[in-house]
Formats: sequence, C-alpha cells, structure tokens
Amino acid sequence: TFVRCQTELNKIQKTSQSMDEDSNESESENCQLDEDARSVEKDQENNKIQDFGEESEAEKSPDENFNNRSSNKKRKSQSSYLSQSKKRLKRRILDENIDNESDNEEEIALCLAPKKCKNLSNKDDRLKSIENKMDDFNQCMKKMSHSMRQMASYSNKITSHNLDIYRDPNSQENFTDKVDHNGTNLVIIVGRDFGDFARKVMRVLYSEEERKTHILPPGRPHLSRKPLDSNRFALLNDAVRVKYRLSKHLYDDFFKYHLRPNLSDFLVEERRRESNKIVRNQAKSAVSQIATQSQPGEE
DNA sequence: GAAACGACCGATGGCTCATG
DNA sequence: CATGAGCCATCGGTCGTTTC
Repeated sequence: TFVRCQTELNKIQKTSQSMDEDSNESESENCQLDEDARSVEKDQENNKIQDFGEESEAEKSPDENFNNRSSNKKRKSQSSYLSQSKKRLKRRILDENIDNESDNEEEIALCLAPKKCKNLSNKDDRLKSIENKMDDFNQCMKKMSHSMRQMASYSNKITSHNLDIYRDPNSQENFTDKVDHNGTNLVIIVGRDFGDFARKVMRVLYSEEERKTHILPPGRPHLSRKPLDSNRFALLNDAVRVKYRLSKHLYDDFFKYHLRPNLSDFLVEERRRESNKIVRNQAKSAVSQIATQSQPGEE
C-alpha cells in the first residue's frame, strides 16, 4: 500500500542519512555496496512515489515532456549509480580473490612471486584447492536445485488442488454423495488428489486388460486402439465431479486441461509397466549369469 | 540403502481442421 | 492445396514414495 511504501521510504531515508554522516573512507566496501543498493532502492522508491503522485497530476499538467525529461534524468542518474556499483563490485571481487588467496602463506608467495608457480607441488596445492572449491560449489548447486524442485512441485500441487476456478459459487446444485457401479459407491474411494482418485476409480471400473489395450473415450478413427466403454467413463467423470464439487458447465475445461492428460498418461503407464518389469528381470538375470560365469574363472 | 514402483513432465509425431 | 494450430497418444527420462 502507499502508506507502507511511505514508511519503508522513511526507514530507508533514515538509514541512508546515517550512512552519509559516516563518510569515513576506511569503511568496508561491503557497507559501500549496501549503501549503493539502498541508494538505488531509495531512488526507485522516489520514482515510484513520484509516479504515484503524478498519476493524477499528469492529466492536468500541460507539459508532459517535462515529466518525461525529469524521469529520463532519473534513469540516467540511476544508471550511473549502477555503473558505479558495478565498478565497486568488480573491485571488491578482485580484493576478495586476493584475500582468499592470502589465506595460505604459500599462496601469498605465489601471488607476489609468480615465478615460483613452476613449482609442481604448489601447482598441485592450487589445483586441489580449486577442486575443493568446485566441490563446495557443486554441493551448493545441488542443494539449490533440490530446493527449487521442491518449490516447483509444491506450487504445482497447490494449483492442482486449487479447483475453485471450476466451481460455481452461485450454483444451487445439490451434489449427490453416491455414484454407483455394481454396488460400489465410487465417491467413497479415497485418493490424495483428483488424479489419484481418478486412477483408482479407473482400476475399479475397467479390468487390467481393458486398461492396457484401450485409450480414453471418445477415441479417434485413425487410432488403432479402441476407446474405453463410454458409459463407465461417464460414471468416472460423475464421481470426480461430485467428489470435488465441480460445476457441470466448467467440468469440460477441467477434464480437458487436468484430468484427461493425467488419465491418458495413466493408460500408457499401465501398458509400460509389464514391459518395464520384463526388461528389468532380463537385465537382472543377465547380470547374475555373468556373475556365475566369472566365478569359476577366478578360482 | 537399494530396488521397485508410480506419477509427472517435456518432446515428438501423426492426425484433423480451419484458413488463406 | 499448402500451411499452421490444436489435439492426442506415446516415449524417454526424472523424481518421490514404498517395499524389501
């Protein structure tokens, strides 16, 4: 909100003022960078707030170019800020590199006297230290990618669970809590989400053979596989719709974009499971055969 | 802890259909 | 008739969970 922006701006102004007062040159570059960041932030905040104020005045003001020019100036000054920051950052990185290398006395010697680089043991040390750093870096990257995947999967789950867009709050529909198939109420089947639920219902409605040899209704004439029985498939759709309280007129989209891809993949996997199992077993038996053949040779 | 299993995702190819 | 868009089944690979 605007009020919150103002309070944040005040905070930033206060901190930057205190930083301005402390103009000691010996201050670390780190603080300098923080200050730069704050300055840029402040500048941006100023721009935002100015824009906010100008929004209403812009229409009244006859000289729009003036505003544009002033904003251009600000952009220019901001870019100069950024370029300065970049220079400082560059310098800081250089300094840090030197600092890190200075940790080791031998490395200091290497820095000061490059001729000694010819020494092979020193080279090995440096290579080892680089390798160690690379390992650390790789570990960090692994951790990062892992957490990113977790985040991605979490956000995915949220969207897949958020079915509100397929529900009509104005609808007066009374959802039944029973969809019967041969005496089995499909609605009471428990699944962790709509996909899991639908897969379980598929297992109830269709035999393994049917799941392996058919595709989703309505099917296509050019496809070799026949579609699953559409009456039972209608039961599945009813069960999903009733279970998750989805509107009739919105269900088509839900099916098209969420359920169908899910179930289509499910049928493919049903076919693949057995072949995968056979491949695994073949590989296993081949490995055990090789092991038994190599044993007498060793003795 | 490793193997097995299930679910998910992106890429691909074949097909239909609308459009110019 | 060529072309592009859209649909859908399929495949290969990866990841998370379950089982042993």
